[in-house]
Amino acid sequence: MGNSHILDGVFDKFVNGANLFKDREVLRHDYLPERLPHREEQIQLLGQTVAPVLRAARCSNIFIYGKTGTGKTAVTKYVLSRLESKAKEYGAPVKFCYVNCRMIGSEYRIFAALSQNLGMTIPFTGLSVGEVFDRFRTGLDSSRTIFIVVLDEVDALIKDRGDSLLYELTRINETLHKSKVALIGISNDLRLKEFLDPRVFSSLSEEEMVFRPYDASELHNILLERSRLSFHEGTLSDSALSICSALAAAEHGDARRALDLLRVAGEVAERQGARAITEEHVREAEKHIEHNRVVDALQNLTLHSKLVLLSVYHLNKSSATTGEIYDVYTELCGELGTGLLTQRRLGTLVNELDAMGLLNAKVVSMGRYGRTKKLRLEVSRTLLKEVFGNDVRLGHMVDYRPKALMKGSQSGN
DNA sequence: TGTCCACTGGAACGTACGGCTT
DNA sequence: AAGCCGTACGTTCCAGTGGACA
Repeated sequence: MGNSHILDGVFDKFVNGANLFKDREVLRHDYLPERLPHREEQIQLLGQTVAPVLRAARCSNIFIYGKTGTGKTAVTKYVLSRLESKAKEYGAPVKFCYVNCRMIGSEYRIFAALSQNLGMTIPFTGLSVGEVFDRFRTGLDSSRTIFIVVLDEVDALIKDRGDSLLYELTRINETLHKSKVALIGISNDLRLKEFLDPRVFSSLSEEEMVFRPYDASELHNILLERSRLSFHEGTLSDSALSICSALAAAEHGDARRALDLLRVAGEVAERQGARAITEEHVREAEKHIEHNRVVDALQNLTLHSKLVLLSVYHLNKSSATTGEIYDVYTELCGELGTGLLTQRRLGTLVNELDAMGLLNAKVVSMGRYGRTKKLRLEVSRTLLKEVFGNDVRLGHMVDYRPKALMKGSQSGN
């Protein structure tokens, strides 16, 4: 209670201070704008491909490629939602369902999501995949619709589950009498073809579309358009806008990144009570985003993944080998009283950490002396110390000196 | 030239869990 | 209640391997 005056300041500043944002929502990546600059071609092409649906004919399956933030999802949603309302106008029985495979994650849940979109209820778990698929099919058939299924980030699905779901879906029309299914697959990975059964691939990509990355000037236009909706007039300097687009263009033309940068820059500026967003705010935003990403990743690791990182931290060499890490890790587990995982398991954890960019792992051969992975921290030692130091379980392990490090610093044994 | 180290990473399998159907 | 089911997380087993050294 007695502290409320501290907060008063914060709140007052927020209410009375510089208010740069008109509408923050516009900068979120799930916001679907009225216009999608530089994607007119793709919109038209997708529209044409999908249009037969309005005359109750099935449209071709479509495969869409492109890196993150190139507008694949936005264009697809944009076209389909318009198609749906057009269909309503004409009384055509068209429905679409958007599924993000990385978020949904498994075949079971994808079929469940599709079914729910048709108004069925499917339990969380308990049924076999086959059962869910059957329910989906019969439910779909009796609904008498043309069902357009959008599978975003299909690569995530295929890489670790195989392509049986896609196979089922591409063949489902053969068993449907009153309904039809059209598929739109969206992938960030251009090499997806290689993972796919050729039969599935050929039927999935009756039409193909490629989304090129935006260049800096295109990003500039996109940001300009969005910033008019999101910020009050005169609060965004031109140089700030340019640097946002330049930074994002350098990173494979990712519009999502550009929008993030702009939003965070706005927040930074607002917090500082600035009256306009400057280049400096954008640079700060960039650091801020990266910092948050890493801290977030570190905090959410499992105990053993954290211990792996901590082992690398303690070894404190330019490059540590798997064996050395395992020794330190074993000791840390002992000290903590935790059961320890096998070296094999540690290997996969290391690979995951590598994929997250927290660790750098490289397989090297040392000839006579075997073959192993060289590991290096990709996180600053201070940051790691800070984050893990606040961890309830790990706090005191940060300063612990493993005995494994005491004996010969050379390879002597 | 072949040997052989210290692992890597695939595959199959085990266990615990929450939750369904019948 | 019994019997399944999918998922997450781990283990066991093992064939495979790049290259320094003899």
